[in-house]
Parts: sequence; structure tokens; C-alpha cells
Amino acid sequence: MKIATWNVNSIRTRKEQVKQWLIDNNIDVICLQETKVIDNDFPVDFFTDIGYYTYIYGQKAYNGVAIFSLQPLKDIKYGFSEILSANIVNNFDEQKRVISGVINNMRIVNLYVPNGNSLGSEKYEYKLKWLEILKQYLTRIKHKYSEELLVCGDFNIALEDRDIYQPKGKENHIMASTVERDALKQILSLGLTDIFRKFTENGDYYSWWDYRQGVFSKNRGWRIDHIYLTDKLYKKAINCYIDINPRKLTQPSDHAPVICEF
DNA sequence: ATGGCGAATGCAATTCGA
Repeated sequence: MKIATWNVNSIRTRKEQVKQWLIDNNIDVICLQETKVIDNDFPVDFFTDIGYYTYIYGQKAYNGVAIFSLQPLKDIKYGFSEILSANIVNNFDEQKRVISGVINNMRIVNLYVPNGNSLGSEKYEYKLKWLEILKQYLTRIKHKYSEELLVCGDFNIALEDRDIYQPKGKENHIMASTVERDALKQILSLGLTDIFRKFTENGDYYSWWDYRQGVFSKNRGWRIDHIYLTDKLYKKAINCYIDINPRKLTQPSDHAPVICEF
């Protein structure tokens, strides 16, 4: 069984590429981020035509997450609000960044973590608060349900120096700062482990490359798209890798998909 | 550090991403 995560940077622009990739790679479940479309305009037929059940949670122009699965998912939860009380969630479900569902006693949580712009900015404060709410969300899910957890998506955080092409001097850089890394580590302390690192210890493996300055051809990227697993799943996983081939196509997403195999 | 690229909105120029 293959479960993938991919920030597609607009599903309407990328629908052909995503469809072909799903077929070519025999993907059972895919978690998408930055679909950038309201639910009514989502090209669902495109994917139901090739056998996928589609679960979408989008908004106009920005953000948006979705899960496609060859088997139907159970117990879909949209946003934080179906898990956490309104006074905790506040207005943090206005941006559509969280969707979750269950397959084979595994709860999949698909996330699009805010980018944060730059340290000290309003968006940075939003990112840190959002991560606090995420920690409460995952804590609640872990205690409320018996399922194993797979938490994946675009985290907009490179956890370690080996996850960045040029880590030197990035202690206060967005996506690499000590504060962001500590926030993510706190969340992972709930019992989640980066499955990519079970199979690959070296650096130079990235999942995002800026569109500008031809940095992809020089492999100057960041590994910010992750799949985290609870212990039983971590032991069961037989592979995890990044497929950089879609990033080589004409008009690509700036992110490449990450795949975990069980 | 900047924002040169790309997408959405909406039809030109701006906002946002990372």
C-alpha cells in the first residue's frame, strides 16, 4: 500500500499531472495541499473517473487540502473544529488547512502548515499559534481514538540542518528557525517519527525548490514535506522516498510528492 | 537579503507563497 503527500500548488493547474502520476505510481491514498479552489469548482470527476474517492476541504484562491483514496475513508474530520472546542479553535478554521480520515485502522491527518512569511511578522505569529492548536488537536485525537496515526503534509519547516541545501546562518530564517523547529519537535514528542529518516540518513534530499533562479537543477532545496508515524506504523513501513520526477516536468508544482509504503 | 517565478483574481496589477 502506498500513501503519498503532495503540495500541488493549484489542483486545477496540476490535475493532468496529478492524475497521470497516481496512475503511473499505483498510489492508494494521496494527501494534497494548496488545492487553491472552492469545493464546487474542484475537478473531482477527473479523479473519480480513475477510481478514487475524493474528500475535499477548500476555499477561494489560497490553501485548501484534499485526500483521494482507492478505498473509501471513514470518519472524515474537516478542520480543527470537529475535534477541538470552539474557544480553542477560534478563527483558525477560516483557512482550510486540515483534513483527516481513517483507512485500515490508520488515521491519516493531512496538513498544510502556514508558511509564516518571516520571523516577527503577523503571519509568523499565526504559524506559531496554529502549531499550538495542532498540538492540542493531535493530543485529543491520540487520546480519543485507538487508531494508529499517519500525520503528513506540507509542514513549511525543515526539522534539521541536513534538510536544507545551505543551513548555515538560517537560525532566524523562516522554515528553519530554532523556534519553529522546537514547536514541531514538541508536536512530535506525542509519539510521531519521521519515516523518511528510517530509510535515508544523508542530506541532499529535498521536497521543495523555489521556482526562481533555476535552483532545482542545482538541487538547492528544502525538505519541508513530511510523513510522521506512530510506533506500530513506523515499524510496519517498508519504504519512504521523494519522487523528484514531477518537479522536472513543464509547469510543475514547486513541491515534489513524498511516498510511504507499507 | 531579495523576491528575479508562478498561481489566483479578474482582465492590470497586486497578493501570496516559501
